[in-house]
Amino acid sequence: MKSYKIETADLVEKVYSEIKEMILKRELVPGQKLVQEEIAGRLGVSRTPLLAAFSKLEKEYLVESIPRRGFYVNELSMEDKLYLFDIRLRLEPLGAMRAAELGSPSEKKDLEKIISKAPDFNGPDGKIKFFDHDFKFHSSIMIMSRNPMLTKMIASYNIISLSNQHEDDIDCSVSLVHHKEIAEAIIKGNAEQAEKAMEDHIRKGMNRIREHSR
Amino acid sequence: MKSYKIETADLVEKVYSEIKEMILKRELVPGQKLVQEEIAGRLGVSRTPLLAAFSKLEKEYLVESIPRRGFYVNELSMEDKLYLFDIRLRLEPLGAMRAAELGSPSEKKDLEKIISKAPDFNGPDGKIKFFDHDFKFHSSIMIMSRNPMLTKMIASYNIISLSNQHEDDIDCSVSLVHHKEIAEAIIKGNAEQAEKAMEDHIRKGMNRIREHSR
DNA sequence: GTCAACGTTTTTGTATACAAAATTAAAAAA
DNA sequence: TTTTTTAATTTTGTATACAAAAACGTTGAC
Repeated sequence: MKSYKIETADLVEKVYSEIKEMILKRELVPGQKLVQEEIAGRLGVSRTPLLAAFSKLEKEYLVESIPRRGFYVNELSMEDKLYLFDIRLRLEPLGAMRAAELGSPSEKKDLEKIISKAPDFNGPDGKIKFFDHDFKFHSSIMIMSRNPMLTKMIASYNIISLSNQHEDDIDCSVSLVHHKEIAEAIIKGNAEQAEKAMEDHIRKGMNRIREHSR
Repeated sequence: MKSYKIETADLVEKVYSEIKEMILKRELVPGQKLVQEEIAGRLGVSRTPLLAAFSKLEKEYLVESIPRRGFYVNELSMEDKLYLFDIRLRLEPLGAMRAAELGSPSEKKDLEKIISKAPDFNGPDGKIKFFDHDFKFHSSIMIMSRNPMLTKMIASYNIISLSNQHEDDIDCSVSLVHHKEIAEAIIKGNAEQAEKAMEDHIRKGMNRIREHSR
C-alpha cells in the first residue's frame, strides 16, 4: 500500500543515519552486501531514498559501491586502516586542541561525566559496550571543537574504524587511562597537552593494529 | 523513450561529477535553485540518479537541501571556509611529508615540471590559469602521498578550489615561491622540511582569507 | 493600487515498473 | 562425480507515475 503522507522532513537523511547506526552497532558488518529490497523493507522505505542514502554513506567510506553488484559495508584492509589512522592522527589532536580552547563549561562537565560514568567492560558484551563508549568519548570531544566539518568527518571515520576493529585487538584499560588524561587536559583548558595526549592515544591504537597484523 | 542500455559504469557518479564541475566553473551559481527536471533534462537522465548525486554533493557542502523546497547551490560562509582551512592545515602537510618519503622519482620529476613549466599569470585570464596551476600542484602532491583516502578527501572537499574562490587579488608570485620551496623539499626527500613548508604555505593562505573578511 | 482568497501549474518526494545484468539452480555433458 | 550449459530467479539501475506541497496567477474585495 502506497502512503502519500509526508512523515519526516527528510527521508534520505533519516535512512542514512539509520544505516550508519546499524553499522556502528554491528548489525551490518564489514563485507556484508546491502541488498536493497531487504534494507528498504526493514526500514519501511522504497529503494529511491535508499540509493541516495547509500551514495552519502559511500562518500564517508562507510559503504562501497561495486557497479552492477551493489553496495557493501566497507571492509578495510590493513593498509586502509593505516591510511585512515594517518588521517585521524592529524585530525583528532586538532579536535582535542580546539576542544580545550573552545569547549564550554557544561560540555566539559559532560565529558567528565562520560569518563566517570563509564560502565564495566568485563563480561560478554563488554567489547560492544566499549566501542559505544569510545565512540561517544571521541565524538563529544569533536563536537566541543566547534568545527562542525571536523566533527562530521571524524564521526564517520571513527565508525568505520571501530566497525573494522577486531574485538581482540583492543585493550580497554589502557584506552581508559588515555581517555582520562585527554579529558583532564581538555577540562583544564590546556590545549597543547590535550593535543599531545590525543596524538599519543591514536598512535597507540595505530601501533596495536600494526602489531596485530603480524 | 526509455532506453535500457547501460551506457556508463555508474550514472550517479557521472552526474555527480558533471554537476560538481558546473558548480566549480560557476555555471551554476551560489543561491541558484537546482530544478530537478531541468538539470535532469540537461544531463539526459532521470531524477532518480540525480537525487543520489545531489545527496553526495550535499555532503561536500556544494549544495544544500531545503526539505520540500529543493536543492540549492551552496555558498560557503567565511566561517565554513576557515573550518575547512583548519582541516587543510593538518592534512596537506601530512600529504607533503608522505610525498617526500614515498614519492617515486618519476613523480618527483613531474612535480619539478609542473613548477618549471608554470605559465605566465599576468594578463586577463591569469587568475583562472593560476587556480588551475595551484590545483594541479596540490593535487599531484596528494597523489604522491600514496594515501588514497587522503587524496580523495582533499579532492572531494574541494578544499583547494574553494579556498581560492574567494580571493580577488591573490599574490601569485608569493605562492609560486612557496610552491618552489615545497617542491624542492619533496624532491630532496626531506619530509620534515616539506611538511613545514606546506604548513607555512597553507597558513599564509588562511591568513589572507581571514584578513579579507575585515 | 494593494492584498487576500482561490484555482491552476509546477515541483518535490517517494513508490513502483521494468529492462538488463548478476546470481542461483537445474539439467546435461564429460 | 565434477564440470559445463542453460534456464529460472533475484537484484540492480534507472525511468516513470502519482500524491502532496509549493509556487504562481488571477480575480475580486477593500
